[in-house]
Amino acid sequence: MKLITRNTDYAMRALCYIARQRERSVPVPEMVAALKIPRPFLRKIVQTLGREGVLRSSKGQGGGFLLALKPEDVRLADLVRIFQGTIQLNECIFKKKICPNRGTCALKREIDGIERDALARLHKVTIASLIRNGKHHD
Amino acid sequence: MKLITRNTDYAMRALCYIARQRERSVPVPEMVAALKIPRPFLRKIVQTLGREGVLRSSKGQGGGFLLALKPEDVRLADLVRIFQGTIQLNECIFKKKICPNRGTCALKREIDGIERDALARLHKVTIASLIRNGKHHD
DNA sequence: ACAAATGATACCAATAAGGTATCATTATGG
DNA sequence: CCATAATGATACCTTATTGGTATCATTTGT
Ligand code: FES
Ligand code: FES
Repeated sequence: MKLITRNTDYAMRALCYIARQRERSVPVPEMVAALKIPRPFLRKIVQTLGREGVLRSSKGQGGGFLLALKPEDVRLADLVRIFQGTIQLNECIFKKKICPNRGTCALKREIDGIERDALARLHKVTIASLIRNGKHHD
Repeated sequence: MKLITRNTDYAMRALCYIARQRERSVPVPEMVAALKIPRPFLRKIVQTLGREGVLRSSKGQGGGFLLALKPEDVRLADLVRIFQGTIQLNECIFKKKICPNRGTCALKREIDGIERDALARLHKVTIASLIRNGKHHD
């Protein structure tokens, strides 16, 4: 199983790169060259980040992307939510009906606890902490 | 994202059911009726558990499955490994070559830590703990 | 006007998840 | 010793998710 997908990973790389450029507006072609991510795929990713309010974009010559938030406010947990949806148990459906045992289910309780912990830790990882604690991806 | 898949969930249900039957050999049709899991799918799952040494099987009339281990030694972490493979980061491949930055990658360090924690918790959840701590699935 | 950028969106391919089906083998009871 | 009830092995199918591409429209600086 995979805890984070490629979307999320690439987004993290791109955001780290953008953060290191300070207030410069960074165009996609530059990121493609620096990060070796396929251009159309990276474009889709940063567009999504724009819609989600993580990046601000400007069009036209000299345009590009820059952080909409402070690096310490961009959290891995948010990226996971954006690209992978909220973490959830198998959600225990039986023929489209929601499970009637949710209240007493011991397994659900355990899994929920593990998920909460994981999310809390993902929440602590920020762009700022990554670019501080050694290099990420070149 | 999903932390455990349906395979794993169903396996857990079946194992809990079998554990509650003590030393009785439990045939698949009985589990199908009790757990409402599609027969061929459940069959595949318990066969896998047999190969993996979690269940012992006997053929012929009166045959079926029973636990090969003590309920407190059947761990959710093992089922996750069996049905979902080992947990891993995006594993950072670039054109089939293993990533050269693994040593210094801050993101990898963080994710690895989160995975280790999650695995440790999955390791603590056993069939015994589930059937003790309230009902799971009917 | 033109070039360089993003916005929106539709599409496609590969992989994984979820599920079915079939035939062979083994054991038990009558 | 045969019918029956079970598992073993394995191949197959369907759907969802992931990963990735392509196209056209719009905006903006020179
Ligand atoms: S593991 Fe390859 S750059 Fe992080
Ligand atoms: S949540 Fe439905 S039985 Fe566990």
